Amino acid sequence: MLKLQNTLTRAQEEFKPLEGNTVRMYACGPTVYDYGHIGNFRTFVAVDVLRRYLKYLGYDVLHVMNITDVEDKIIKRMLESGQSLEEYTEFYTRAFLEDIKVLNIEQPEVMPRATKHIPEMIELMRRLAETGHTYTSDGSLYYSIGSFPGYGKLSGLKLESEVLRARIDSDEYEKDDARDFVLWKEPKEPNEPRWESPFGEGRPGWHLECSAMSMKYLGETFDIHCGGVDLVFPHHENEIAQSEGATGKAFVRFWVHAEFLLVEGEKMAKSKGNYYTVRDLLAQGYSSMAIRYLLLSVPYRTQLNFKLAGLRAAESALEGLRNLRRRLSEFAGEPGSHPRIQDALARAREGFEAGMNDDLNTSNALAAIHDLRRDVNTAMDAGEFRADDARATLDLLERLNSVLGVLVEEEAPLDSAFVAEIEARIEERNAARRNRDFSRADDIRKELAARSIVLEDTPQGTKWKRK
RNA sequence: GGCGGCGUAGCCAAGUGGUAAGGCAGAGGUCUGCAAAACCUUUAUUCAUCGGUUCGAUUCCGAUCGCCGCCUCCA
Repeated sequence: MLKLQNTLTRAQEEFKPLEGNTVRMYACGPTVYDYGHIGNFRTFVAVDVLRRYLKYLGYDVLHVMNITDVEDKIIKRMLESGQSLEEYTEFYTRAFLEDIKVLNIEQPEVMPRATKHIPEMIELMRRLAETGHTYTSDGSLYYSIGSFPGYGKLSGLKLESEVLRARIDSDEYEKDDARDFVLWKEPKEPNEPRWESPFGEGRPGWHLECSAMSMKYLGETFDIHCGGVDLVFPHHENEIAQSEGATGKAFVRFWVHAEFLLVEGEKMAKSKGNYYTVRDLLAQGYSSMAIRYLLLSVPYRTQLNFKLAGLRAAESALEGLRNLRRRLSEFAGEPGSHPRIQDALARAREGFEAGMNDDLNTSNALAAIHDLRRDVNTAMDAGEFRADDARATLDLLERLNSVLGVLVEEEAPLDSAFVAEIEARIEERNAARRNRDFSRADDIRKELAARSIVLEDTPQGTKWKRK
């Protein structure tokens, strides 16, 4: 039974979908003004692990992730670039899709763009206006927080605090209350993007789009809403105010928030020089799967200390898992199985599921897999391992990896002439070894190593792989 | 100032009121012509510090120190 920590109730609760077998979930997606950084992807990987585990448990998943393609930062940069809004955002949307692909993040079923859902947003504003939650000021439409009694229930912020009170007086905006937020913004510059609406020409506020698009695709009440912790206030608080204000129904059952990532113990910031995009790391030679492994190796509710040394450690840990899989797939032995392996497989599956069920404790899930790795390697070394064991282990590994997604074939297929050449060199080396000409054999091994070919002499002959 | 989280071996970290998972790195060993891979052994009498509760605390409570986050755009 999967338990998730619910930000709304501040408790771990058993998860079951509201209706039938389908989990309807929404995750706040990227604002496409630049390349995403690893902090963004920590959250997206966490959400991906959640959706994959829900599928592992047998649920169908309807997962919506928005693309914010109109917003202040985008507009500023778009105007600087001289491109149209669409050209500008299309570029970074594509970059985002490429990044999630290399990180083996599954594409959500629906990825709606804000600019394609203006009518839905207008409709939501209309409902809010009808129910007395809005007012117009200085050409823009605002949401009146005072009209929604539940405001603050997600973040637990005390809105009467001195600080917020003090700010009201000095506020430059024409708002009734400094805590109110904008639903529809009047254009300030002549070439800002704008749409017609009953509230005048303008563009949507950021909070509005998520309420409008999530309810369009998932209904007025749905199962899970995910995002980074920094979105709890004000973004998600405002979504609740908008959606529940308009519908009078509970908006979301489970609020799931991923913690921040630190880099070398500090907040990631461009000014600190510790700011990494996925592309930066790939360019430095780190593998995308090591990035994914590191991002999910710590439970999503815990701050993760991202270090380059950690990336190298992740690379080594993954290598061990890949070696195991390779060894299993090459295993040729008698049919049959050993009880010892059956036990190890059962333990691994139970350990993995116990970890995942505990609010997606990926650290413990991973520990179960590494225990399995050791148990199976030990049994194979001891010769207490048979063909059915290999198949069963491979099956389990594949099943667990359907959740973690860290074992993928990254290599492009090798050119057959290249393969033939490598194999010829290996045969030369083996001839030298048979003649006990070890210095020649070692020279060949070194030469191949220089070409990133690693050799392994085993009782079944010499094996090789690309490093 | 308000609210919340964290501080566990060289590094990343899990965890529980009853005596410290897992990964990486290091050391020694088995195997190997040597390697590689794999395996074995080893690395925290101790879980920031100081008190308290308890038969017993890393785990509960309080204080102190340090770090991080939200309260403003932000994953």
